[in-house]
Amino acid sequence: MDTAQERTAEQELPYNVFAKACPSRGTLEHVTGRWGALTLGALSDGSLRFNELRRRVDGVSEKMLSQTLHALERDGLVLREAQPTNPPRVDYELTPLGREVATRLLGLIHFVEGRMDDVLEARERYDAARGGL
Amino acid sequence: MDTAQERTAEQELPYNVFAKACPSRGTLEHVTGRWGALTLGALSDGSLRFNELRRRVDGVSEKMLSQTLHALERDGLVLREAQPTNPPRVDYELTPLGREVATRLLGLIHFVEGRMDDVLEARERYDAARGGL
DNA sequence: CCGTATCCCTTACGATACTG
DNA sequence: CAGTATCGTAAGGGATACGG
Repeated sequence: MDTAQERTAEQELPYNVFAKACPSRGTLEHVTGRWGALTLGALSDGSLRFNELRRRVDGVSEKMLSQTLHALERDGLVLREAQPTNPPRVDYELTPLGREVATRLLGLIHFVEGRMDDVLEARERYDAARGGL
Repeated sequence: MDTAQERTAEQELPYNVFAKACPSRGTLEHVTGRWGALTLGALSDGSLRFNELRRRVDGVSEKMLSQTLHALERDGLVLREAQPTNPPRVDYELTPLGREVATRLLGLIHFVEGRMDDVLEARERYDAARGGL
């Protein structure tokens, strides 16, 4: 048996992202994926329309933004509100669950942004040690 | 000009992941990417050898694990320690910076795992509303 | 304005085989 | 054990055009 002391109060959860077949892995990918993370981050300031969102998430194509929003809506993280006006107006906003995810995500994003100098420095060291060979 | 009131006490950081050309976007992708996130998560318990890591991150191929580790090492998040023994032994562990990233990442991972029931429920509602059309 | 559909290219990825 | 090399497939993703 393994020393229970070592496993730091780990809950026996039904979902484990490290297991290949676990559905949580798919959701994590929606959340942390290239466009998913940025979309959730952008929406954390409040609701946005499709094209507003598209401008905030610099570089995303219509296709990928649409696809990303569908996945996040399906997972219950984003709410889509279409108003039957003309011209049409559609607002996207985070659900309560989505807000919790976005908060954690933004913590990570801001941390990475704040440490980019260290990262860039590490890269130079790595490249210097390897490129010189 | 934009109303300064709207921008909620936002620091003027030199790096902004929402900008297409910012290097922080690349690092975020290494960290949150499919295998990057799981690798960092697996290493947060302590150092692991290549094949131990491979078993923990269920489903990763040798190629992708190797590639992922190189990217994380280059960004200064993972430390590689090779011992010139025979057979060779190589240990991977998180750097202090890597530990901070992994902590935030695990917070997100555990949160998602803990809310998977809500996510799965949301999916059923979504599919029921759409599949029935 | 809000998307979907199509085309097409590039990258990611996995399987396998091989080297130190 | 710890990887690298090569190959083929599958998915990601951008551009454009078009529909509601």
